[in-house]
Amino acid sequence: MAKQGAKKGEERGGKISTREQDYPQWYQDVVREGGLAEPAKVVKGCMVIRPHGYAVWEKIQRDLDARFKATGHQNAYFPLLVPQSFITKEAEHVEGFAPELAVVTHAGGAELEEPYVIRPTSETIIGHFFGKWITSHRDLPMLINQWANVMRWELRTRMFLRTTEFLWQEGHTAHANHEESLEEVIRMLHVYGDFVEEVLAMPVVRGIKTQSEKFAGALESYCIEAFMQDGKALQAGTSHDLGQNFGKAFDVKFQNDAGELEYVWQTSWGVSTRLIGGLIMTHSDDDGLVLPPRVAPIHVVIVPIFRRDDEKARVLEAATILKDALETIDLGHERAAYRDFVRVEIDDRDMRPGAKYYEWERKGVPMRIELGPRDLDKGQVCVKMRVPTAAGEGKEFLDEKAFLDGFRERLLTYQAELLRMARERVAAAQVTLDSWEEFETTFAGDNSTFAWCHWDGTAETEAKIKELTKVTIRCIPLEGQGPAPEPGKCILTGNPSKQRVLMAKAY
RNA sequence: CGGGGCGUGGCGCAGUCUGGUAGCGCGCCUGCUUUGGGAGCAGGAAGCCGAAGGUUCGAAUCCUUUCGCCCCGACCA
Repeated sequence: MAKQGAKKGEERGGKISTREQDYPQWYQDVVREGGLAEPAKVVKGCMVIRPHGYAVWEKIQRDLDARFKATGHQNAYFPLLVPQSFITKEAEHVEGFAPELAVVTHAGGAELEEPYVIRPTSETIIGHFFGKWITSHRDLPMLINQWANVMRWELRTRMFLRTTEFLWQEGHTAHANHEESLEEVIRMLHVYGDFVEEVLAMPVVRGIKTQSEKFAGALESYCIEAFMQDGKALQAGTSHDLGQNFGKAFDVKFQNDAGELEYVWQTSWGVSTRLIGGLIMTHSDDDGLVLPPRVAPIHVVIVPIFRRDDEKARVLEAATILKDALETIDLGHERAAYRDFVRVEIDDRDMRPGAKYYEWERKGVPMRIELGPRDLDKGQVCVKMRVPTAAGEGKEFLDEKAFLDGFRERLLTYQAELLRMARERVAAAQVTLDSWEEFETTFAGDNSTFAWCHWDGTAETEAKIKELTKVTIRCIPLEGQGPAPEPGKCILTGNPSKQRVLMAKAY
């Protein structure tokens, strides 16, 4: 099919499909046009995270890292390569990860005596070192976090949501008893839930995975599940109660205060660059990326407007003064462990202003300021927010002083509005279902939404539902995270159920 | 692993059926004019057509082999 290219009057620049037309294509387009990432192509299933995308990850890291430190964790780093034999020590763990391992068999020009696997996660190697480090109850709790890359040879990949290699953090902790380790599991689940809602403005449901959906090797997996605009669910973070499984597999024992040897109780928890995928599918629209201010690498872009060189000099000078004023503003929380200064970009490239507007909109920058001679004469600024909200819509012409005074409030309102609107989307879309007919209609074809349904608690029923409809049980909600528990009948079998669970198709 | 698609200037593609000087759009470079919602004109640079064999006077095009990537399923943060 011959392509005419952009005709006069047609859209220029990268094309973004609408969500209506082709949702997966829209997602890919937003990632590309937002300058976040591109498929590596030369390396199967991997992506290149471009500077704008990596800057978002850095903001995620900065905030999470502060939260981990505030809850007593320390960062450490363990090897990328794990002896193959380690993986096989925990029975369920092997079974879960064996199919997706990349294995290093040769190095230094010779075949290795024992192959190494490239870590798909680090429970095993960290378990090994915990075994060396922990001997007494005085060594506990051991609270470690690692920022790292991991590799899982997935058969089907999508940028950010599932790539062969991805970046994440993995927390690994060891405790003297189950009560304490479970407390840690729940604590970190809430650290994730709070972070995702406060910083990414992404509403989530906190819950427990079913036995068939839990982490390979865990007793229980807790999770946060996010609602994507196509109705699918995204597991945005997990916190695992590992019990003594890895303690036993790696012989991590300590002497308790009665002098007896016991195995430690461990936890692990992680979030990954997948969060960026969730961020995109929570807020972005047909014009491209939308970033909440707390994760936006650039908060404000100033587009100078001028005709002649003398105007240009005058406008750029004023833009620089405005930028300096804005960049003294700290968006951070009162008690935050870091300062979150406003970042402003002056776009003085030799392009038409209109072209710049579209470009920065595709990149999700929360606020644009147009600054021209007319504004300088009147002492005003022209402001436009990326998404119309209670924080402003359309072009607003504001007195510069008033604008500066209200700036911080405006961005924080915008942040809050993005969360509110995302919550409204979930509230409007979610359904409570009581009959299998309704269920089949709701999930017909590619359709999905958050459905609260009764389930008889058996793995057989869960598997049957998945087989029939591709719908999975996303989680059993924690208290207050779903409808109040009340007895009912299983959506499929009609057998007794204690409470409704969250069902949806998932990424 | 099953099904589908695609490898041709930086990007997106046409050309392949029917072999004959490698093309188009965008982007890029230079200049002038422009600049409050995707600029216009003029000039210019840039490609051993994924790789290897073969057929032919002649191959992007035909034949064989091969490599890679993407999309759709099964597996999964």
